[in-house]
Amino acid sequence: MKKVLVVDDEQSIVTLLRYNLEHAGFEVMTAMNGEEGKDMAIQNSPDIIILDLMLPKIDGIEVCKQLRQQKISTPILMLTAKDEEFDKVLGLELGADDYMTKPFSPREVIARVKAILRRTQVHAAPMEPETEEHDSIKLSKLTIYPEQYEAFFDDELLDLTPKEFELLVYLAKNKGRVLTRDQLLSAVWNYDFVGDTRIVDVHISHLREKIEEDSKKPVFIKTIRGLGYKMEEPKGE
Amino acid sequence: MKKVLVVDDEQSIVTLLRYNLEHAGFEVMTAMNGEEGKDMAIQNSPDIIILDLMLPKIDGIEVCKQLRQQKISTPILMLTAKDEEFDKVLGLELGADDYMTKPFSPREVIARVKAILRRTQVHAAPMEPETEEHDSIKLSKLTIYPEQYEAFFDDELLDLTPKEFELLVYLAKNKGRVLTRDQLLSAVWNYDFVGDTRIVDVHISHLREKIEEDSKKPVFIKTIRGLGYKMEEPKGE
DNA sequence: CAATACTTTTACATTGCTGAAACAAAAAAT
DNA sequence: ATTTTTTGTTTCAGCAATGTAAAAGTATTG
Repeated sequence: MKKVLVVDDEQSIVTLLRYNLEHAGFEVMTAMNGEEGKDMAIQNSPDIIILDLMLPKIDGIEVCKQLRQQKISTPILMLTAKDEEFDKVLGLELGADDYMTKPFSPREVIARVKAILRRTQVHAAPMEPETEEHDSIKLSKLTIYPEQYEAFFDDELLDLTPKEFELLVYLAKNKGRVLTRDQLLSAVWNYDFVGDTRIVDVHISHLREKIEEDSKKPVFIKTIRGLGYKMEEPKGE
Repeated sequence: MKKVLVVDDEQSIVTLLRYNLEHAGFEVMTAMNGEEGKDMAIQNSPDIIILDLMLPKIDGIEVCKQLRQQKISTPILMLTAKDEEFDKVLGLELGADDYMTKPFSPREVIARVKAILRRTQVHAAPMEPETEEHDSIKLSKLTIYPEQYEAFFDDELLDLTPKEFELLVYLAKNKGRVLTRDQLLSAVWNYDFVGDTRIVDVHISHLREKIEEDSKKPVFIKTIRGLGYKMEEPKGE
């Protein structure tokens, strides 16, 4: 199991990332300041580090620099606040492998972490930029290609908005499982979203309009009254 | 798999080159000073060496000289910071196979490395002097010859600027995949570019003007809202 | 060293997505 | 049957993302 070190001073972020990373099958350890983070990076040799730029004691830039000076090449995913003008050159000089601006959605973080691990760890079988793995999710007539941001119904390309697509992918990846509005919100929306959970309903409605033959009698996205929604493989008629 | 040795004292350059070369399917090893570089060149027998001119301990010129003295003919791609330095290289006739001034774009390096390998390695299956491999990329009416810097639409030569062409090639080589503005920037632009990612939009706009029949309804370069752009083979008419 | 071509910035127009609110409909509870 | 709760759906304002023209800044070329 891959080990992830999360270094951030905001408790909420740490909790959020821990929860989501663990669910994605990672082993998670955390540090709340730069010094601690650096030490853990050295001692526990994680497979990847998620590092906030602004940190107490030593900031993210310093941590990154110091690790690289010590020839520790653990991949680093940098977190930066939206307004912190983070230029890429600086990032590259530090040796960070990728960066990401807050606020982000958990799905996004997992995707980046996986991407970084994929490209840094696979020395034995490097891939050409051209040949990406086209993993798809199929549910009877519905086919989703998460990587390409495309979904088809009956071989016809669906015109989905980003949010609809994200929602669909998350539902599909958890097919057969009931997901509450809260779960969907915290997986698909940015973590700083404040608003009614009913927004989920609206997007579900839009999605059904586009993927269900009869949106009055949905076969893909079922409503579980009192709980939330569930994606299902439609049973043969 | 071809082995590339990168010798440069700037961490950012090493990281950048490692990342891009590995993605292009090369095995990469690195050295941060001249002495180390020379030793690795001798011991690990790489297929090609990317060598910075200015280096601590022994500079690139010396490394080059000493290797050639030892009858090591591994092809060398020299990196120079400025044009004045480059004059020195020329004058000295070190036996470097090609040179390149900083800052460069990742695409450019890969292209040079491949070019050098192509013309130095093919002893077993020699190619006729005149016949360069004309690999082309075809997408319905659009045909691109990356090597020749030419692209045709309907057998008509397109008048593209260098940046437009580079962008087109990169998009085409990754057809079907969504590329973010950041990805496009770091692949096509020089690594020291600092500016708005929206510059990509401008060039996309120009490109569409030239390759799309109706630039309001692009069939080649699709916009993936919230993400970036994607090149596609237009579906059957 | 102009002239020209190209790149980047800027500014503004345009599009279309998101989320809030309101109301309708359905299901459950009373 | 009536009320309450939950879900479905529509509408729309605000806003963020994109398209693009034109100006400004660079590089290239004859």
